[in-house]
Amino acid sequence: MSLRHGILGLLAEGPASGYDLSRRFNDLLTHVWPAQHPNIYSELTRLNKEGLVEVQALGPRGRKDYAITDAGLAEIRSWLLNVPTDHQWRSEPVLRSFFFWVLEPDDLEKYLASEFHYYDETAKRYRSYVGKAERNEYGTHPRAKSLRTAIEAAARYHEAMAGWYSWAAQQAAD
Amino acid sequence: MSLRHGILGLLAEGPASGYDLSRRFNDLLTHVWPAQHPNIYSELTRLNKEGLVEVQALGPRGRKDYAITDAGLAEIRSWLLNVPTDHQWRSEPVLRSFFFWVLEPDDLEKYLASEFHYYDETAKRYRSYVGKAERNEYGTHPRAKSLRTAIEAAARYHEAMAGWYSWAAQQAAD
DNA sequence: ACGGGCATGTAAGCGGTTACATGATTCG
DNA sequence: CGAATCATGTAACCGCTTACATGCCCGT
Repeated sequence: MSLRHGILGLLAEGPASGYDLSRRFNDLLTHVWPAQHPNIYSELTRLNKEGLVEVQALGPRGRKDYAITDAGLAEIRSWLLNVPTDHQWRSEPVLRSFFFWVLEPDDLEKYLASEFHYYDETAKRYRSYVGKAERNEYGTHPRAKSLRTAIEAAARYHEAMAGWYSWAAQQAAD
Repeated sequence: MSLRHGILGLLAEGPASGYDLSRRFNDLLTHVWPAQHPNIYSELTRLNKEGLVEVQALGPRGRKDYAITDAGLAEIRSWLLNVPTDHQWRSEPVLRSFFFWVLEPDDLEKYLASEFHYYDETAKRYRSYVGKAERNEYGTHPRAKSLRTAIEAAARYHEAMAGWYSWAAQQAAD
C-alpha cells in the first residue's frame, strides 16, 4: 500500500486537490503507480484524520486544496529510509514467455515482433522526455531532478524489454 | 487475472497437483507472478468446472493430479495470441524515485547504494541460472527453451535496474 | 443557455493475501 | 512414536477498479 506515500510525495511538492492528484497519477505516474480517483479521495480523508495532510483552502465547486503537514513530511522521509523497498516485479509479458513453447513458430515470431514494437516505441517516448528534462523543460526545482531520475528508469526499463524481445526473436528463429 | 493462464501453462507441461503448482509458482515464478495456495486451489476448481482441466489421478493424502484438456490448451494459445498483453509496470522503487528530492544527500546516497546492491546481486543470480540453462540443466524439452527466455528477461530487468541505480548515484553525487 | 470539464464522493465487486483449520503420510 | 512435510481447503480482510451519482462553474 504505497498510494498514501505517493500522495504525500506529490503533496510535498506543493498543495493540490484530490482532482489534481488524480490527474498527476494518471499522467506521469500512470506507468509506475496507477490510481483511480475514488481511492485517492478516501486516502486523503484518512490522511487528514491522521494529521499527515490538512485542508489548506477551499475553492470553487467544492474544491479542497490539501497541504502536507510536518508530520506528513516526516512520514514520507521515514518511509523512504526505514521501510524496506518492495522489489516485487509482477510482469505479465514475462509470465507469458514461460509458455511460448506451446505456440507455433510463426505465431510466436509475430507476437515477439509486435511486443518489440511496443517497447521500442515507448522507450523512444521516454527518451524524448529525457531530452525535455535535460533542457529544463520541467523546471529547476529540486523535484525536477528526481523526475529526471524517474524518467531515466522508465526509459531503461522499456529499452531493456525491447532488447529482450529482439533477442528472443533471434533465438526463436534458430 | 492471469493466474488461470499461469496454471494452464504449467499444466501444459504435464499433470500436477495444486500443491505442485503452488511450489512452482513460489519457486521460479515468484518474481514475475506470485500466487498463494488458496487462490490456486479455488482456481483449479473453477477450471475443472469449465472443462479446461480434469482430475487425472488421485494420490495419497487426498492429492489430486490435474491434467490440462484440449479445451484448456486451446484457451492458453488463444490467450497468448488474442488477448492483448498487459504492459502495466507497477514499480515501487521507481515511485520512490519521484520523491528522492525530499531526502538529505547523505541518506539518499546510502539508499541508492543499498538498492544497487540488491539488484546487482539478484542480476548475478539470474545470470547463473542462464548458465545452468545453457548447460541444459533444465532439460531439453521445448519448455526449457521458454524457461531460458524467461530467465533472460529477469536477468536483463535486474541488470537494467542495477544500472539505473548506479547511474542515479553518480547523478546524486554532483 | 447549454455543453464540457471540474470536482467530489458512494457502492459493489474482484483479485489477491493472510490467518485459520484439518488430516494423511513419510521418515528418522 | 513423534516431527516434518505433504496436501487441501475455508473465512476474513484489504487494496484497487468499475460503475454509479451528483452538482458546480466556465467558456462559447
